[in-house]
Amino acid sequence: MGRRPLTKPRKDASQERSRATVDALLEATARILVREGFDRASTNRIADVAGVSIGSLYQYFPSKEALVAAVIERHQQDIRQVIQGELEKAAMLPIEQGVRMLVAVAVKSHRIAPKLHRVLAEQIPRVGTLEKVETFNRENFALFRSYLESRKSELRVKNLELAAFLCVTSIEAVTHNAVLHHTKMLSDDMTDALIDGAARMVIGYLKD
Amino acid sequence: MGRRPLTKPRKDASQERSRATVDALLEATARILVREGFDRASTNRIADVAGVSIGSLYQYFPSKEALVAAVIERHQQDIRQVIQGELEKAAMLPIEQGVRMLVAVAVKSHRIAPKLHRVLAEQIPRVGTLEKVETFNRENFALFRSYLESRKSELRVKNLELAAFLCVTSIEAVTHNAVLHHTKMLSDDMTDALIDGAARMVIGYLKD
DNA sequence: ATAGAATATGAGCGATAACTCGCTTTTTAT
DNA sequence: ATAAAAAGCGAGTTATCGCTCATATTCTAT
Repeated sequence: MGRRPLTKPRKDASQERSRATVDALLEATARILVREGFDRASTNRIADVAGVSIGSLYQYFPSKEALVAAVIERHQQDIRQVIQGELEKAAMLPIEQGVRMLVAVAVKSHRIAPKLHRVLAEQIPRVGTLEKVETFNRENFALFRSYLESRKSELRVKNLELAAFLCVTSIEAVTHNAVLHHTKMLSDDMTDALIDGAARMVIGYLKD
Repeated sequence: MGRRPLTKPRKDASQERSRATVDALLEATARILVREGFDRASTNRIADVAGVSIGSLYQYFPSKEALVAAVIERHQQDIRQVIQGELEKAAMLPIEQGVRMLVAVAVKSHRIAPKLHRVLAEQIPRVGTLEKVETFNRENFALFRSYLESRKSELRVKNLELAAFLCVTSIEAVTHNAVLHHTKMLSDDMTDALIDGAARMVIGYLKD
């Protein structure tokens, strides 16, 4: 009886064994996405690499999209964890040091899993899953905006909405491109120069 | 006799009729990409919308990839045409006015075919022939770098490579995001404020 | 007028992908 | 020990997609 939804919904893993299965699936998905790209990441292949049957995959994820979405969620969670702490410290500092710290954190967050980050940013979009990325960006935008609000007296700029847009967009793009497309260019002191440059640019715009 | 390559290579359209076919295919591809996205843009569907048989499609394009690449090429050519003229004018102006002009041109170029531009940027897999987008960015980077070189005496910054990277990446990201993700935000005077802000940010970094 | 070149056609092939379902094995609880 | 619930299995279904090829139609040049 009571066994209506077999592959349809996503069962919550209640036993130890099943939690391991879910984990293996997420891990395998990330690996294949990085090594072969989204198009070659078939569910059959993912199940295979995870050492799990295709049937089991659909016990926990109702669709390929849901599986990829879970991988994204997990990666974003990892990033949040790195950012969180330093963000609170930066919030209490004046613009000069605060912004510099935020740029440094942006670089750091892109270095957690660069290959995966790149695949998620470049190949996943296509459908509703894309919205997760935009939502994440909006979070950062809101955080930075309220930081500017709290430091309003130090600023030259009037339109904080516009200022936040310019700063967040620029910092994100610069760190993203530097880490993911110009890795060679990024020796340690080159990274320092990059952080310094980006920070100067943004600070100059906000203050002088 | 001499009839080896039938669908394999891409015949050059020599007659009027075939040129029209090629054009219809490019047009249909762009339309479907915009309206349905890359994944739903099957070659059969494209041929159908173009009012052409699937066989004809493969007379002129050896693969789906080649077809999409042609659409990208065409769009980039449209952009180049808009940029070209103003770029030469900007090259002769001092940083202050030159950069402002470049930002304005960046916005303008994103408005040629925003929907298509977005699909090309977000959904087209960046592998093989389709990495054309990155090549295009490199062109812009090189152009801006040589512009900085010619105005070196006006600049505070020393590392022109780094400076060019920061400026081009920021301007591109800001204009791209503003036009493609925040269309509502962009009334006419809001656009002016955006251009002014971005220009100030970059100029401030380069000079003061 | 006509031959041959250029262009157009579309049924169908082969490959691959997402996903299902009937069944077996393992775990938990009594 | 045992029954029921949870977890796992994988051959097979269904669907779509990129692409081919044998054939038909139209154009060009003589």
